[in-house]
Formats: sequence, structure tokens, C-alpha cells
Amino acid sequence: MKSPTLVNQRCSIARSLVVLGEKWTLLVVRDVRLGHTRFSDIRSRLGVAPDVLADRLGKLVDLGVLERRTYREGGAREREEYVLTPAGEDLAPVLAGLHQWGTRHLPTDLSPASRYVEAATGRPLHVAFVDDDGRSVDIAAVAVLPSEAG
Amino acid sequence: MKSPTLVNQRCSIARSLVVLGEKWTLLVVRDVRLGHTRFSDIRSRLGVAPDVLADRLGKLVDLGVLERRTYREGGAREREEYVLTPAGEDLAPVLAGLHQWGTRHLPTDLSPASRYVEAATGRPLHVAFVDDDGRSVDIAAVAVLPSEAG
DNA sequence: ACCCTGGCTAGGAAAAAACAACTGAGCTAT
DNA sequence: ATAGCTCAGTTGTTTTTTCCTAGCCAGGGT
Repeated sequence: MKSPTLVNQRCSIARSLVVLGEKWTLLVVRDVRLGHTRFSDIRSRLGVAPDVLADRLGKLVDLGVLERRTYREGGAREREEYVLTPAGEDLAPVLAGLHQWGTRHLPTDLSPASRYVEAATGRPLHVAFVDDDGRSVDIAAVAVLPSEAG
Repeated sequence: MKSPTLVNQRCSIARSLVVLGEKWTLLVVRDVRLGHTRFSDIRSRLGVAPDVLADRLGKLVDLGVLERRTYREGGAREREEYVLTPAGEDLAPVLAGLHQWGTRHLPTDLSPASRYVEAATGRPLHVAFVDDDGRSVDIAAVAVLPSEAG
């Protein structure tokens, strides 16, 4: 937990990070987004301890980011899987933002693991600020305004 | 540290989170972005332990997100302050993405602490996927393609 | 010379994560 | 039927990280 004092802070970045900022959490969301929906699949991909993974999945379900679903494939027994809710899908810009930043500023010898494209056309996409007309705005032109005390 | 095994992973989200994913780190960047550039200022705002803050600031400087700068105001002695580098400015979409997600999905009784606007016009901005022509694309139309093994 | 303030460092306690072993349910092969 | 296998965790212990309090040091000011 980030700190009890942050839970009900006015800053929504702080509120988001209370859960999303815990170790492994965003990587779990990334894996589910890539279609790795089962406990042992995520566990073996990340190398995370099972108790920690159980904790994170539980918190993500409580938070409404993931939904736990039982499924049965072939004649096998029931299994659990975790799928993104709409709130989980809404994390895509955050993940893509981290992806974009890491690609630019943390170079590596390895080739990139994935890239974001428009599904219909395959055209590359990136994350940016846009105005209400859907036109992108340069980062240098962005300001953060503190609101009045409420 | 997230885990030594993640440091050189192909996934740039994982690489970004090795440093940015540590507790307090993104909140420190947020504060610096808001103009809180001095050690004790950040410390008192966040309530973070001084050894942890010194560690995070040092890592952010090593990473090239912050730059440490000495300044002198009035007749006072030299002080240190931390300012964003261009790489730090590039984190704006990540922070704004967390802000946007928290505002939407973690409602609170408190009024929002801040909002993102276009500096010149004051028009509200949000974070979204855009194509190379600078036009926003709906989240539902975004796909993540795994690259070929490299 | 002594005090104050800002930017840390040091030491021990508490919390979190890692590691490892085990449970339990249900299918499957002997 | 029972013994084994896989998945999805739980339980218990060790190690790492963070938290909390205290204090250090440098450079002015008084």
C-alpha cells in the first residue's frame, strides 16, 4: 500500500498510484491485456511470488479493473481467468505512455517487444495530449492548472 | 528495485517501471512538475522519509529525468533544487494518463486538485492515442502487436 | 561563537516481498 | 479405486524494503 494518507487525496494521480503503483500491478494488467489471463501463465511470465500475485489480482478485481471469470475448455475442469473490464481497458493510455517513454528514454539492445497500432489499418499509434476536437497538442503547450480549494 | 530480471527486458513498460514503478517516484516527478523543486518542500508535501526521498531523487537524476541544480536566492547560501529534463517532461502523458484514469474510475468527494489545459487558450486537454496525422483514435480501435522474436 | 535552516545520513522497527512447501479440487490414466 | 497431474491458490519462514526518529554538516546570520 502506498500509504494510508494518500488514499483519499485530492490528487487523482496519487489515488491511482495507491493501487496501480504497487509492485507488479501494472505488469499484471499489461499481461492480461496481451491475453495472458490465467494465474499460472502470468506467474511464470513475470516470475512473481504466488502470494503477491494473488494479492494483486484480488485488489485489481476489487478495484474493478479485472473481472474474475470461470471457464471450461474442452472436457477439462473449471478454471479461473481474469479479463479486463472497461475500467481496465481505460488503462491502455497509461501503459502505452510507459511503453513510449521507455522506448525513447531507456534504450536497449533488444528489439521492441510490442507496438501499438490501429487495429483496422495497422498504422502506428502513439499517446499524446488532444483537445476536445481530437487534435493532438504538443507537450510544450500543455499546462497544469491547480484548481481552487474546494 | 522492481527485480533485477526486469532491468533488461524487451518490454519497455517493464523497463520503465523498474525505476518509475518504485514507491513515491512518480509522485516526486509530479511535484517537481508542479514547481516544488526543493528537497524539504517535496518531503513535507508527500510525507516521505528523507532517506527514501534522497534515494528516489538520486535515481531520477541518474536516469536523466531530473537535473540537480544549485541556486542562490537573496543573500542566502547555495541550495539544491531539482528540475525536469526533457526526458522528465516526456513523462507528462504518463502522469496525465494516471490523472485521467483516477478522475474517471476512482471518484472522491473532494474536488479535483488540478487539470490539464492548453497553455495558450485554456482549453481542456486529455490523453489519447493519436495517429501520425495527429488525429485521435478511439481506445477500442487500438491493438497491441507483439513483434517477431529478435 | 552560537544558532538556524536545508539537505541529507544513520540506526533500529515495521511492513512488504521473496522463497518454499503444501492444500485441494477435478480430470485422467492404470 | 487410486495414484498422478495441473491449476489456483494458501501457509509459514526468510530477506528486502520502507518507515520513523534522531542527528550531522555546511553556510550564513546575529
